[in-house]
Amino acid sequence: MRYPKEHKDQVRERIVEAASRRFRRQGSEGVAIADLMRDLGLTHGGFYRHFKGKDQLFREALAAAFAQSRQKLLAAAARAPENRRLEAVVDAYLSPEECANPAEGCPIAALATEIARHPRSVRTAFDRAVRELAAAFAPLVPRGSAAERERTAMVLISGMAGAVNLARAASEDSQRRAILGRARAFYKGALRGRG
Amino acid sequence: MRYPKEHKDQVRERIVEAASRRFRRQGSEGVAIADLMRDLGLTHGGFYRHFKGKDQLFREALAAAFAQSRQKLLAAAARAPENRRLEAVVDAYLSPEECANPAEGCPIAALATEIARHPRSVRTAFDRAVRELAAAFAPLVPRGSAAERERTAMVLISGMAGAVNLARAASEDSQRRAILGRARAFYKGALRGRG
DNA sequence: TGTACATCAGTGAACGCGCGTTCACTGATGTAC
DNA sequence: TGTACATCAGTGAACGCGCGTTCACTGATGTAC
Repeated sequence: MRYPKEHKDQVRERIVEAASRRFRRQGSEGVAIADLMRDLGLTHGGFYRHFKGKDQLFREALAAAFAQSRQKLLAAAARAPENRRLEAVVDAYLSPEECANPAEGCPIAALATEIARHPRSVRTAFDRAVRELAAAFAPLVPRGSAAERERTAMVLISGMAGAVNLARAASEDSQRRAILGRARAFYKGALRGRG
Repeated sequence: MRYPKEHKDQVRERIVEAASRRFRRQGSEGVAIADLMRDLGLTHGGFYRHFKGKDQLFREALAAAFAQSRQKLLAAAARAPENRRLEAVVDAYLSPEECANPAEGCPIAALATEIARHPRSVRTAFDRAVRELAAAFAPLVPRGSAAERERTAMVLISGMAGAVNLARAASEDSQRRAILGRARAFYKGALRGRG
């Protein structure tokens, strides 16, 4: 073979990683394969040596985005004292940095509304990833049965994703901050007060 | 003129109305002008007698969607006893019917994530409409200053929009119902407990 | 060891399709005279 | 009242562009003998 042993795997990983960022920033229809490949110093034809098509790339990029996001949020939780871990997740999710960087943020906030218009294969993958994320946060929820905690975690995640979206849509930075701050207070208060 | 006096206004209104539904169901990139016009018994060429282009239609359709959604939610509030109006809004927004019918539902839930990728003219219009919606619900929020109530209303709206999106993405109906039910309980409890 | 061949990641032209937009044209009705 | 002309919503062919995907080809390296 022309390229070293590990070459293909590395290129493939770079494509998924770059796509994961671009999809979150621009949506799946806003990303062109040729642009993506050009940024990696490649041409579009070679793409199909790695993936069946754009759908497959989207699915893998989505999984990578969920993994990255989960890892980041759980790391924030791990840095907090035991009884403040869910609050740490809320603070991290609703931070101005998260809001300003959709490319590295939660894929739910970035892509939720368009997932419903993707083929079933994408929707079930998304669905599963959301539940995995909720399952990871469920132990941090203060009250309720295991199933209730997981659903509360889902409500929390979806609510924070919605808040980030509105903040991103805001035209003034002061308003953006106000929405994020109010959402942080709201969710932390709600979790403290009730399950 | 070939057509009766009011004809043009009526056609224009029908286009905006149909577009408002289609955009919410399929996203702005998923709607083709030719398809839209064909469903109204017209051809695509005539579209440009009414609108400068797709962007202008999108802006007007968005405004129509906000107006329709606000009206529907305020009507639900008006049917409830005075101290239960915001809860009625929560129940209406997070109902299975709302979830099942994006075409007639809240444009925030349907379009939030893609608004950020539209031209500024669209973003400011969206921003303004969101604030108008929040201002309409602010008086129903139990606690806080006027500014705080409005921001709480925005957090509530954004949170409910996120919950509806996750419910729509769910692959099983039982899960959809569970998310909606949990979200209703969460937000009603949070509003009762704290501002 | 040297030679012929196979492999396969990557290239870039080409294809097909969808779609937004333009434009010359139509034809029914209003208006000027 | 009748006739010629203007108006303009709507038509449908055509254009241009972006983009996903295909495909014949390249060329460096591994492998068989």
